Amino acid sequence: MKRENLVYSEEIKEILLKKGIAPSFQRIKIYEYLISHRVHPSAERVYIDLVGFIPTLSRTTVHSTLNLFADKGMARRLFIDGNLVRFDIDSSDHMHFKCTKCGEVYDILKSSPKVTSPEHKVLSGEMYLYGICKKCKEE
Amino acid sequence: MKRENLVYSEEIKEILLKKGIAPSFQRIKIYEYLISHRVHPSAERVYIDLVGFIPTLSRTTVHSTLNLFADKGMARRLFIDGNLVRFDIDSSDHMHFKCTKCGEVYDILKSSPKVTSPEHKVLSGEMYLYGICKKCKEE
DNA sequence: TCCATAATTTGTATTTATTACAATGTTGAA
DNA sequence: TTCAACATTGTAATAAATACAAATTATGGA
Repeated sequence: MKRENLVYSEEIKEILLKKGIAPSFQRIKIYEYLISHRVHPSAERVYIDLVGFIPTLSRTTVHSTLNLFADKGMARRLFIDGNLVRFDIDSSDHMHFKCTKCGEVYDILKSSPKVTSPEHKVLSGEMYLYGICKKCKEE
Repeated sequence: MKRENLVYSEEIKEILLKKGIAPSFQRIKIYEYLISHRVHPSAERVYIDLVGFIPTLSRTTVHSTLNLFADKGMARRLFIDGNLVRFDIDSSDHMHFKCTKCGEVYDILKSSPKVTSPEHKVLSGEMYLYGICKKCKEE
C-alpha cells in the first residue's frame, strides 16, 4: 500500500476513535471510500466497489457500518431516491439535487432553509431538488 | 351505500375522466380513500384499509393506481420515510413534517422554498422536516 | 505469552416494498 | 352482439435492508 494511503488511514483512525468507534479495517476502508467518492452512494454501491479490495467483505458489514456512521452523526442518510438510502459523509448543512435524466445526485452548497412550525417542534430539515443536471443539459 | 357516497363517487369520476383515467370502481375507491384519509398513506396502508370493503382488491392494483395518480400529477410521492413511498393527494405546494417519535407525517402549509442552481436546471423541490409533533410534545 | 471475554464480521435467512407478467375479467365502440 | 382494448388479479421475482447466530478478530489481565 502506498504511503499516502497509510497516512490517510491513520487520520481516519483518529476520527473514528474520537467518535468512540473502534477503527477496524473494514470501517476505515468504508470511511475512506465515502470521503474519496462523493457520489452519495447506496450501501450496495459501497459494497460492490469495495469487495474487490476486501474479498471477504459482507453486505451486512457495509450496512451496519453506514448506519453506525449515520447514528454517530458522521454521515447523513439521503432519501432523495425513494426505495434506497444513500449516504453522504459530508454532514454539513447543504442541499441535494437529483438529475431525473441520469439519476446522479449532486450537492447544492447552500444551507437548507430554516423552517419552523407553530405546532410542532422542528429539529431538522432536508431539501431535495429535482431537474436536469449540467451534463445532461449540454447533450 | 349511502347517497352521499354515490354523489362523492360521481364527482371523483369526473375528476378521473378529466385526467384521461378510466374511472373504474377500484380507482374511484382509492381516490376517495386518499381524499378522506389525509395521513400520507403508503400503498400497504391503502390496501389494508380498503381490502375490507373490496375483498378482491389486490396490492398490484393499489400500487399501479397510486403510481398512475402520481404520474398524472394528481398525487405526490413522499420519500420522507426512506424505504417506503407515501402518497399525498394534495399536490399543492406545501411541506411535510415527520415526527421521529410517533412516525406520523403532517402537512406544513407553507410553500416550499424556491431554490435555483447556477449549474443545474432545477424543476422541482421538496422540503422534509423532522422533529417532535404537537401530540408527542404534550405527553 | 496465553487465555478469556468482548467486539466485529460474516453468511444465511427473513422481512418488506415494489414491480413483472401472464391470466382473467370488464367495458365500450363498431 | 362481438371483439379489442383496458383493468384487475395473483403469483413470482426483484431489491433493499435487517435479524441472528456462528466464526473470526481484537483486547486486556494474569
